[in-house]
Amino acid sequence: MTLAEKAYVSLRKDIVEGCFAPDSPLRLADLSERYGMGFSPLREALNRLQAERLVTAESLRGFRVSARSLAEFEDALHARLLVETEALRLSIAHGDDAWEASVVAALYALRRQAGRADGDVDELKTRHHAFHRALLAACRSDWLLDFFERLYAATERYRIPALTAAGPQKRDIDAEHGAIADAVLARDTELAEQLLRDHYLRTATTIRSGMSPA
Amino acid sequence: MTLAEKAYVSLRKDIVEGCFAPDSPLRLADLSERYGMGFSPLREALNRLQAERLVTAESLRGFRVSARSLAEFEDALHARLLVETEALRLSIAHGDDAWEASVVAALYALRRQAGRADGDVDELKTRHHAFHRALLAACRSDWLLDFFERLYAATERYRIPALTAAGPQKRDIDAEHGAIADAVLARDTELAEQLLRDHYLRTATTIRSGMSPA
DNA sequence: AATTCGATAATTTTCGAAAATCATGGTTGC
DNA sequence: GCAACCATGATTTTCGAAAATTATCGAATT
Repeated sequence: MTLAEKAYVSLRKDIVEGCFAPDSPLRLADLSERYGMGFSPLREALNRLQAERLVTAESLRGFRVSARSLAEFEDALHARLLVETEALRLSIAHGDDAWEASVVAALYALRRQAGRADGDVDELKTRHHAFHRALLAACRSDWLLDFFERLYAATERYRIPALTAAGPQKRDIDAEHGAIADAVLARDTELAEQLLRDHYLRTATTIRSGMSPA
Repeated sequence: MTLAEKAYVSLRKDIVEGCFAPDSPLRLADLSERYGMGFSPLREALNRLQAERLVTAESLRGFRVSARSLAEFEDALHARLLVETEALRLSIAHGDDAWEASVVAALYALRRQAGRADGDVDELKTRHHAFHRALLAACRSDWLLDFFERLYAATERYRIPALTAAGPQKRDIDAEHGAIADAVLARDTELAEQLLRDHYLRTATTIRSGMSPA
């Protein structure tokens, strides 16, 4: 793996996880020290992230972490529902036994991690992502999967602060995931789509309540 | 505008227009001579294009123009229908007088150019793109507009060879554009969506017939 | 004849410095 | 007092060369 790729992975992770404040400038000298590399690989990574809308660039004024706003979150959520319901529909239509098995496995792994008291939050997030990706993986559309990844990263930036703030978590998220998996395995397209939609809308409500309507 | 931005614009245009053969390697020495700049701005542009799926990269083996295949075209077309019908619906719902005017203007400009005998094909393509963007511009979703631009570029790579091959062009594309604009201005969402869908499906048929099913 | 090996060439990747541009703070003139 | 202006420092952008890796070609070997 080249330095530029490492820079891309590290920067992306740190931005999505909120290590840099939204809208804060990403100065090359700082990044160079933080990640222990020269300017070239960092600039390449920043250009890729710019194309993914995680960072913004202004000519001769460098890069910044993309700003967050309630409007952008609502937009990303709406796009996500559009893309993921379609991808889920296709996945249910095309998925074979191996796909079903991978969904079961991803759900199992997610529950296993969620059940641990000594929660490694990082691993939990990875498995949550993996479960949602497994649901769509059989859709046979590289474009829809690409959009899913983009939107997942974009919304993750909003979800994480809401999770750590973790108010009165009345929801049984585990049950929601289970119900989606059941509907998927039963090939009940309509139900699965409805459950997925509700799942996201509930998450959205949680996040909205924790955000100032900037 | 910085050199890296110029490199991005030039490279993107040349790739979309097919100046480089699909799957051909993009060697830095060649690009450096072609565009008259050093490696740094070129690599930055290539990284952005990689994030847009117009070029692929392999570690230590450089960049290539993305390969084309019938499967990828079908995928992009399907994603396009999903994204654009939704964006069109939203645009009709939210668009104001200024938006209507911009649609009329874009259609007028497109027809004006299409009517010229001394066709500047480049300008025609620009206006065609502008018309389709104008239809969606009022959707108030940056994400959907972003996806539209991505998918437009991806499918343009297939459309252009089909156009220059220009077999028996039985379609009256001008009439199709006019009908879409009429439906949009009449705020007839269902009809507009149907016409847009038909428009793309017809284009797809033309392209399919001109492509070997690789 | 086919294959492995090694040397050479070609190419990508990375760095460090130079060039270009932007931001800051103090100074001058009104 | 205050705005315009210029020097200075900070930052981005670009280049050219060095480092690292891959591809190529021919000779030696089986």
